[in-house]
Amino acid sequence: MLFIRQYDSIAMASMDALSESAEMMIKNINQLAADEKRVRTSDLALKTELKPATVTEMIQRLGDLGLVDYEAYHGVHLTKQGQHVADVIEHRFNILERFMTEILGVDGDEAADVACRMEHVLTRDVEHKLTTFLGIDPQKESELFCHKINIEEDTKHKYLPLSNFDEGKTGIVKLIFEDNELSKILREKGVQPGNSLMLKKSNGKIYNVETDEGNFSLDRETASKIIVQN
Amino acid sequence: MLFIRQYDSIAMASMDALSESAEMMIKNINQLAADEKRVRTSDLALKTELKPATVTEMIQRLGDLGLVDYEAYHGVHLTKQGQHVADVIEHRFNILERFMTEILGVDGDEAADVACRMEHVLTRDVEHKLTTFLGIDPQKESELFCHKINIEEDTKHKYLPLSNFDEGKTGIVKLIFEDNELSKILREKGVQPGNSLMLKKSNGKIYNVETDEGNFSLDRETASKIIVQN
DNA sequence: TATATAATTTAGGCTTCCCTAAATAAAAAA
DNA sequence: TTTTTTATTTAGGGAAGCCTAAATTATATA
Repeated sequence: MLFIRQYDSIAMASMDALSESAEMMIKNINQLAADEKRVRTSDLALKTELKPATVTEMIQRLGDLGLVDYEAYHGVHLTKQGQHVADVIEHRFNILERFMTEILGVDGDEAADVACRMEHVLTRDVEHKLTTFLGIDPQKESELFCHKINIEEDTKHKYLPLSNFDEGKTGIVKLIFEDNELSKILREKGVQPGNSLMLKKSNGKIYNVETDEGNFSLDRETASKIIVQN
Repeated sequence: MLFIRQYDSIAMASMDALSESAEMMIKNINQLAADEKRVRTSDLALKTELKPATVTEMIQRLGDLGLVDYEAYHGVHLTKQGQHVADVIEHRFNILERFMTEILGVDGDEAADVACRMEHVLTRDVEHKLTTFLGIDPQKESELFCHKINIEEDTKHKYLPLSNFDEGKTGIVKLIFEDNELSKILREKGVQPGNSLMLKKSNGKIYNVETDEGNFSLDRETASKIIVQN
């Protein structure tokens, strides 16, 4: 069975699925294309760990397919179609890597390695469903990166009840154990999951907090019900 | 980076990773080997949709590698090593297929197709973690089949991250990812595998949850790490 | 500018995995 | 048992991806 429209774009509707090698080359061209500059054969050879002659051969093939603009002795850059392939592959990589590290708890290096092989095999539908599974709206790809960065720092972060938080620190509210009326008031004051908060001062009994909505103070019991990620 | 001991067996410690084609051939030999009988070239050709000459070439190579016992004009059967490869591949296929259909809700045909490509790329660790994720003890492979049958009778989308859950629905917590401080706190408050939970309200950012221990709210990121069975 | 050096490409070779066509062995039928 | 049919293998060819060595082009240096 063939799942057509591998790359989900009008221009690519008739495009055959590319080989893993071809997709890897496109991905690497994209990653080396800092500015508008053309990417050189030698840089690609270094990055892909292939010999320059092999790179030349590959980019010539990609040129024939209209995925890169290749000019002998003057490097390549991705065409619109090539860019689209690169974006798809990169997105698939990110989703797979995140799934493996965040959800499965696979070690970073191994997750990257496996994702790098799997990215060429994912279909659009599986990709979308994985994306949704990760709690991301598949439409908004832009979220991806910032989200990723947050997560990467995640491991160093600690989750603490606000009652154990350090003075002067800013954190993000992750969870609130509700106490009927009180949580409604907290919410109005900007203390809700996902929001930022700073513990200005505390003496162990009174917790002086600043949010986007202003300043206020809490007692210890209430503070202990607000879990903050620092 | 190389993840050695791809096939997790003493006898295969020094075995290079096989190509996708080679692994597919072994898998197909295994599936056609009903009894003790040798598998014929023509049957393999039919099943793999390759020409007989191609099959001969491949099984000769596998013979050289000691994975099949090949006798010209008299078919093949798997050696112990070959059988082991077949088992590993088949297990990986099952796990991947189940994950995609049961957890992601991917259509059966497409799931099988993608699993059939991915099975060659999975590492032992990812395989084990996925297995655990599905609620199976990786040690006891025998469970696999009966478990599979039970599941097939159930509706799709059985397992969801809380972030994708429906408002007002009650479900059972199956898994919580990331064993950090937060999940410890969640566990103490009644959010632990096996327990019941109700998603009272959510706006896509804040998730309002009720458990036996009380009410609380979570941010989206945290909710996406709690897998609930509805 | 001329020349040396570095980058790139071409040429040719190897392996894998696929093919077709021809040769050969096994099995079935007469 | 001999012949016919079927199955299998061998021979040879092609594309993709990899390589090394040699030729070529671009760039840096004198």
